[in-house]
Amino acid sequence: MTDTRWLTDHEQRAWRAYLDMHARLTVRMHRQLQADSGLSLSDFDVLVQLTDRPDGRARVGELAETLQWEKSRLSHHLGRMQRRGLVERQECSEDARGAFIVLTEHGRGTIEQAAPQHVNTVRDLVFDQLTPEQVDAMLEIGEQVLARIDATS
Amino acid sequence: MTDTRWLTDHEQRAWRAYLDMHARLTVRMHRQLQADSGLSLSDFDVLVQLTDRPDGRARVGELAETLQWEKSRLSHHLGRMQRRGLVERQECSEDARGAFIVLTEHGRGTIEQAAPQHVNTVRDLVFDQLTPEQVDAMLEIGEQVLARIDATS
DNA sequence: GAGAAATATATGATGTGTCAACTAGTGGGT
DNA sequence: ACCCACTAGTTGACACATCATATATTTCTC
Repeated sequence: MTDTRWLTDHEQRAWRAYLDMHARLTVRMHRQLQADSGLSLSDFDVLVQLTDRPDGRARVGELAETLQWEKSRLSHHLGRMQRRGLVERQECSEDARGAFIVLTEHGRGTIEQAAPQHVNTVRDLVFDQLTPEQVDAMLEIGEQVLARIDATS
Repeated sequence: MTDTRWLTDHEQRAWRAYLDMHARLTVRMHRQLQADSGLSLSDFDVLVQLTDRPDGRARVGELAETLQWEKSRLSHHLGRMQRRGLVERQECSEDARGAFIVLTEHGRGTIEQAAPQHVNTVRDLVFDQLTPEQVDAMLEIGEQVLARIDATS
């Protein structure tokens, strides 16, 4: 408290560039996705997890785990996605408390159509702008910061 | 559309690390700020802009510009901050449509107390984990991606 | 096998962000 | 002086996130 080490000028610039980049990047990706397929980034993430499963379905808890979402957030979100016909709920015979979330035909069609355009946007805005060394740096920075977050949780 | 260049494995890992880092980082920063001072990250950003002004006040439009926020977002947010006594609205004599947003005493006190702890968190989780080269990389990546976003807006 | 503790998930209240529509005031051209 | 296009900012409806709490079911533990 008494001895705060403030950020250097250079650190501040890096920090602002990063925050700015993220903010504008997500706005762009969100708008593109929304315009092309009516999905939000969150919808997209959920649907990706479901398509990764061979049977196109998963327990709510599993989804929360792999997405690293709070359970209540996921529950609310699945409700909205269900209303829009992207997923369905199935009762779970092994554990009557739980439920399976299943990809509908409409959900599968939507994400299959959305994915290529989304990847193109990410490639255009991010990876086509970076050297291989910068991609390496991105991975390392991410992993190091994540390690610290994990270590202090 | 017909020829999507998917991400390589390495790019995917970098992308996931980045997204993951950002998500968990903001959760942590938000919780810390909230617990220590009752502010949200957004509150913090607004207050920083106001303390940067010598007279502690700014036009709504100026704030929207420097924060890069949508006007309606800012308007809603200022309403909430006003209810909590962090800022006040002053009529603008030069332009009767507009308004000044002024930092209250309470607002100034709150951010002055909050800032050091927030910086400590950022330093601990991010900059203390990175080499100077990685900080450089962070700045460059941010600037390059931002340049592309600007170029395609 | 009857509670008690733990687990899976849902719900309600509240704060926040986005979009589209709105109000009120400004300022230029005629 | 008057009209009209523009600008500053707000509002309302809705999607979304978080927190605390509730509900139903399973699983210990005795």
